[in-house]
Amino acid sequence: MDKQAHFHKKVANMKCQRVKKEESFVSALEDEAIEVENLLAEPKNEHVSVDGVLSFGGENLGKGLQMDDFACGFGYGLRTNSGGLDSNTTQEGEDLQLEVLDGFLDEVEEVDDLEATHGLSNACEDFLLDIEFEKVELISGPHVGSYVGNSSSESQSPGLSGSSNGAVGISESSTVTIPASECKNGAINKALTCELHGGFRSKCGCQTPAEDLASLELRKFDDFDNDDKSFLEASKIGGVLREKRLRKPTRRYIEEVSNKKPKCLKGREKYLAAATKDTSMKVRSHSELHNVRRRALTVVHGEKPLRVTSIQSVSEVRARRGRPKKQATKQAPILAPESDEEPLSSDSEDDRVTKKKSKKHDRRKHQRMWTLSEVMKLVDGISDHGIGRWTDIKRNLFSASAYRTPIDLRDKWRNLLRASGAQKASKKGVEQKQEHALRPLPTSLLKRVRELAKIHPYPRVRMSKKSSLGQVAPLMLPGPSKGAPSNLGGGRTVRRKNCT
DNA sequence: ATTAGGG
DNA sequence: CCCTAAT
Repeated sequence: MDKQAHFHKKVANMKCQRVKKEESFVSALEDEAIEVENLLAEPKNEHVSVDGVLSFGGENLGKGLQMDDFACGFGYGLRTNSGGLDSNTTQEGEDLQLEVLDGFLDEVEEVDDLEATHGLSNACEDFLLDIEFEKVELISGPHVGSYVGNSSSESQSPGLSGSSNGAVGISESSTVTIPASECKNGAINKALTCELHGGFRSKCGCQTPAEDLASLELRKFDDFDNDDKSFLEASKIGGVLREKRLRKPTRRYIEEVSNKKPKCLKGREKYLAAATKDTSMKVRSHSELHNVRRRALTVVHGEKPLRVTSIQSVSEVRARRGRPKKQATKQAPILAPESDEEPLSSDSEDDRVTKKKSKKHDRRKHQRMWTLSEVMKLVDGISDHGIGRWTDIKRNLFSASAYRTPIDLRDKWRNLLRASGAQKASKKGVEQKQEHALRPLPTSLLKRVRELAKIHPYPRVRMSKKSSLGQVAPLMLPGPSKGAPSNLGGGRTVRRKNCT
């Protein structure tokens, strides 16, 4: 039990810190999003701790799950707060802690971060789910509600207990309160929290998304035995994690972070991105998890109109990825962009998920699969506008889609050419791999691509391929002759622009 | 601001 | 996809 006391203390410290941070956080927001990095890094810690607490606190497994969702959302909020000040970590006053707690709760409500929180929650859902799942299993095995019961739910927060039970229906404020109180009361919970925090704390400095694992591990340990051993383990993990974290910052990432204008939004976005990444690694498989996630989303929605905004932003972020699109960014209907294409429209989220699932390793930042319709459109556009006019094509055909920058179009075209075997493939008898290509392109499409390819060779290697259909002009040299004779063997008429 | 080319 | 150089 000595340990418990110790943990308790730690918890208290944490709480104080948290509260304080919140205040500062607000100011920070006003000033600028400078803290973003911190936020990113910290949030998880908070989140984790909360999660753990919740799970423990939850008497019923089912409840635990629900709570998790909430925890996630609220956790983010906390984290956001924490971002503000890292410096003043320790405070001895437990009393203080209590007061702070209360104040904290109130503040939480006020905090405008709620929106952000929700958005974040959405992003991290997967992660939470995963954690949750494991946790549940663990809990079910050994002892579940024993300590939970003792962990006084009432504590200082008023009406929290009730809300806590009704996980789903709770408002964010209540949610926050609950975890806090429980955490404080429950010795075990506390211990866990402390451990987590301690571990994470050290790495707080840098922002890293790899904490999911850590959190999981930690929780596991906690469940099994809340002894020194667990503590040690936790610490260890924390250390490991920290190392991981350090190497994180990518150029783009930094860029985003450093971006000036939308503080909250920006942070949100970034956070989201990070969360997404993590998620990809995790992979949520169980239907249960899915359900939970769904529910969480729903809740968010119902809770406040504001949520919608956050969600939107999320979608937007995903859609437009890092790149700033002129029109899209401006005011384009965030959801609209995707809907432009039939296949895409059906599943905005789904699409994203699929993508993630398919490639666990975050290859590039993010990439969107090209749908058939998109490709067709692209080909049409090329036919209509000519090869070089990527921006025009983009405007005419892909204006609706926020992603797909002109260069993307060009790249895609390049890829298409390669795939169609127009380039140099024809030279050899080898048909290349278009056949067994991952995404079978419809023959018709391929044909068109080929045609176009003949017409205007993208890469400067135009000489080699004319052989197959090269009719009139062996080489399309720049000059007066070039304008008219675009129609090659294919009946299709393609009008190309003369480049002066 | 766009485009081409390479990674 | 992302980045850089050239226009």
